[in-house]
Amino acid sequence: MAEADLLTARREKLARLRAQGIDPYPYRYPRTHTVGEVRDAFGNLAPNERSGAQVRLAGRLTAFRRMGRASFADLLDRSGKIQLYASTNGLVAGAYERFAGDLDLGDIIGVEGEPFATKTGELTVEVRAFTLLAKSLRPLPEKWHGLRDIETRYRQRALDFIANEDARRIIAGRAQILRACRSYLDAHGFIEVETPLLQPLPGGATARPFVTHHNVLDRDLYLRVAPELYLKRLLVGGLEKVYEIGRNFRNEGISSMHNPEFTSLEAYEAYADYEQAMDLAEELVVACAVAVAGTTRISHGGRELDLTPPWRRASLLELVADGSGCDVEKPLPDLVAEIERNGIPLPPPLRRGPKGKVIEHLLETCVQDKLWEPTFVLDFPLDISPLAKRKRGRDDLVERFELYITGREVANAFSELNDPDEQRERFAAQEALRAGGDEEAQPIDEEFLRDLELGMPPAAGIGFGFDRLVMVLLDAPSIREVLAFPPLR
RNA sequence: GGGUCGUUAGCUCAGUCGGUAGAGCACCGGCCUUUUAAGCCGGGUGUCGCAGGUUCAAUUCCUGCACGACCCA
Repeated sequence: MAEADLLTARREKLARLRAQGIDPYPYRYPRTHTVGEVRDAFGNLAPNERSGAQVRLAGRLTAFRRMGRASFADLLDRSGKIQLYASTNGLVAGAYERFAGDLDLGDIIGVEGEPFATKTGELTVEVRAFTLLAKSLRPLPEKWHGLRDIETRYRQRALDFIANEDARRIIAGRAQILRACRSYLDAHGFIEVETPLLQPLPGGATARPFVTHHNVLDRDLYLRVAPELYLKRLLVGGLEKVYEIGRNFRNEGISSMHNPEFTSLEAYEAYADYEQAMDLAEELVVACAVAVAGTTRISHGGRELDLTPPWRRASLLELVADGSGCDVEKPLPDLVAEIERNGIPLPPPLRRGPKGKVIEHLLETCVQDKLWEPTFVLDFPLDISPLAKRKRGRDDLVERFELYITGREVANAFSELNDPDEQRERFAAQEALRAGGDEEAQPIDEEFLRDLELGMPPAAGIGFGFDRLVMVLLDAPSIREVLAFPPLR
């Protein structure tokens, strides 16, 4: 039947119900149990055993097996599916005919009845009374294959959640991970704060911003690319341990790893350095894994992933040298020549530096994919790390690490630069890059510098790509899977 | 931005080496009181992504576009 006919048929049913005085959209239905609670309470009934109890459930009808004067159906709620059994014996006169005749797949109903086990042992609720709670006017996807088309899944996400249990699992798991992060940080003395999303200057990360306009102020504002500078100003203010979980916006393309609006978790701890940030990363990720999987040995992409600390710590320069076969200590022109001799593609804009970008490129192309188990990649070039503190004993490097898991960058952290004069020089170097056409270079932020001059305690800071962390922990192949409503063209 | 592949019924998919299309599920009618991809009988699914071109004839061949997937930048 064509779609228009399917819709017409449903609307005719709706009209018939209303003509009979049935409200197809009533107000409430008090439940005594969810499906999961019924399973917990009655799941051990033997075949043909009856519970003698009465429960009230509500959910969506996802399957119907009508056999004349008796029918089976499947009822789906947030916790799962359970089978319903209805017959002319169990319902008052005329009610069975309404159950089997008026209800459609997709309708939301409330049922009251007795849990029992069928002769095959399946836990089932024998319906004694039922109420239509919301008439569904559109057909559901096919019962066996379900909704598979990726584009339709993302464009009709509600339908996707009805049809695909795994889509629901990921959203629910994301919430558990979020809660685990907050619990861990709260328990360790961090306070959760909220800083501006609308910023007069977009700072704290190397990225192109979205621009918007404030009408009353008649000035442009930027959607933040990171909360970092504001959080550090809170350290200046004496808040000592702060974190923020929230949305950032970067004016970039969309891929399985990138969403223009993504969620970060940034945490800052005064009187600590990046060594403590590594400890925090290990403990936080373990807390999340335990919350969502009950273990630190999980499965990802059909492969085992062991998150048990301690994690590998490896120098960026050594990893890149091993992975690319290039001597990364050479001056930039010699390094570029060697990269080309080794046949590694290098985008032309990178050739003129800064050298740190070339090294970062080698990390992404020659090393990153091999970092399956959690790995702290340590000590980044200073020229691509304008907010990080110089590495003790190495003037061209900073105390910064990126955390890689399953070949993905999951977190970025450093010993925070708190020398205001050096910070000003770093900003100046960024301004020079910007003048040279680098739109991602970070602008000088005088208000941030003024606060730094008040004195910021030494501190460790870490920022997680929360969506990516969720991907790793919930075995999601694309960032779109961990977003309730992924971006569409 | 470039390359490759894809888009057919509400859903999942076949198919047409050019003659305007099929299956299963869903849906509609009938039978059926322990089914669970229930079963049996009967019924119709459609801008074959969009727009041009070639042709007697295009869903099929060609071009462009849209959207998507994967890879590269």
